[in-house]
Amino acid sequence: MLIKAGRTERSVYLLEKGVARAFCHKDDKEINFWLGAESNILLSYNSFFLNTPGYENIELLEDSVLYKIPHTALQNLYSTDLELANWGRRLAESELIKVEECFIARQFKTAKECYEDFIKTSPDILQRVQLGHIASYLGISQVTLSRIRAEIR
Amino acid sequence: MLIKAGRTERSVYLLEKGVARAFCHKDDKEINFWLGAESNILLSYNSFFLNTPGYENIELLEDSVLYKIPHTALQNLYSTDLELANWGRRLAESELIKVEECFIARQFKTAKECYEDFIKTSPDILQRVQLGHIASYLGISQVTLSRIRAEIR
DNA sequence: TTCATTTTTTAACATTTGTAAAATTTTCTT
DNA sequence: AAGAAAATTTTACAAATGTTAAAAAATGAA
Repeated sequence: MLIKAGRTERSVYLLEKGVARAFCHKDDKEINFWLGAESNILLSYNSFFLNTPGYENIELLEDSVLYKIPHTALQNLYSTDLELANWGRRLAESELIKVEECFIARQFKTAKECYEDFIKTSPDILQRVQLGHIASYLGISQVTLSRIRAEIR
Repeated sequence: MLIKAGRTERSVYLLEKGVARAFCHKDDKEINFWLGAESNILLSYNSFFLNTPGYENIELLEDSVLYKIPHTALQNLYSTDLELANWGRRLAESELIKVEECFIARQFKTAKECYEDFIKTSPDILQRVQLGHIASYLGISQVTLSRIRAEIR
């Protein structure tokens, strides 16, 4: 477990090697809302940006290599360096586009289409992560995912 | 229609007065993915940030008052003014948190819970916008929304 | 007010997805 | 290789949501 809900997170991590998931708790269940592998940045948006306790958990699903960037270091750079402030802006903007795309896709597409997209965009993660995690990320039950996989096969 | 899909958008708008929706096309249908009223910023993330044709449409649902900010002006400010670059960064970061929350909520919650949240957070919009638009925004059919409303009443 | 139009709700039925449990397959350990 | 454990798929049934069409209610214009 890299980041735990309820704590104020004081670091960002760059995932050099490994696979990770971000999840929340719903009642007694866990729900994944993000999956990613190498070269992704790991942080609780909510906790890191607002500097308050977050509701997000991030777990590494493989032995991993990470770089850790302290919150204070980054904030200092932002407030003194124009280039870096704009780097941070563009980073947030590009993440924003990605999340919005995910949000829209979920509204648009059937579970089957979402899974087919996932296969195309993240075939490596499909191999490295349990199907239960993928089903949770796609917002469907594992049974439904199995049905889709049987249908496509 | 303020912003149309397929065009590269060269402005951001601040909504001083009015209600707007952002939507995409799915086959022959329209799907809303955003609803907002006064004091919101209107832009196609995709088109404005990447300076490429976007897939998003933004329509004003009432007579409105807007302030228009040209892309070039904002980019110039970002690249010369540290304060503004950080303002832009924080803006993107806070939008990012909001969209992520929406995304997670959709995964977590039943249609009924989503509607109840909507009533709490945006009671004004509920009064000003047709239920068909709200159903589309909530990712459900208008029939389902009617059923939920009947159940709550 | 009255009539026409639009919006919302209801009804009936089909489809999708979820849940729980069993069966099967895969993986891991010894 | 054999057995145990974990992961995945399948089955059967229940619940939720979608679609189409009709009914009711609300809105707007003359």
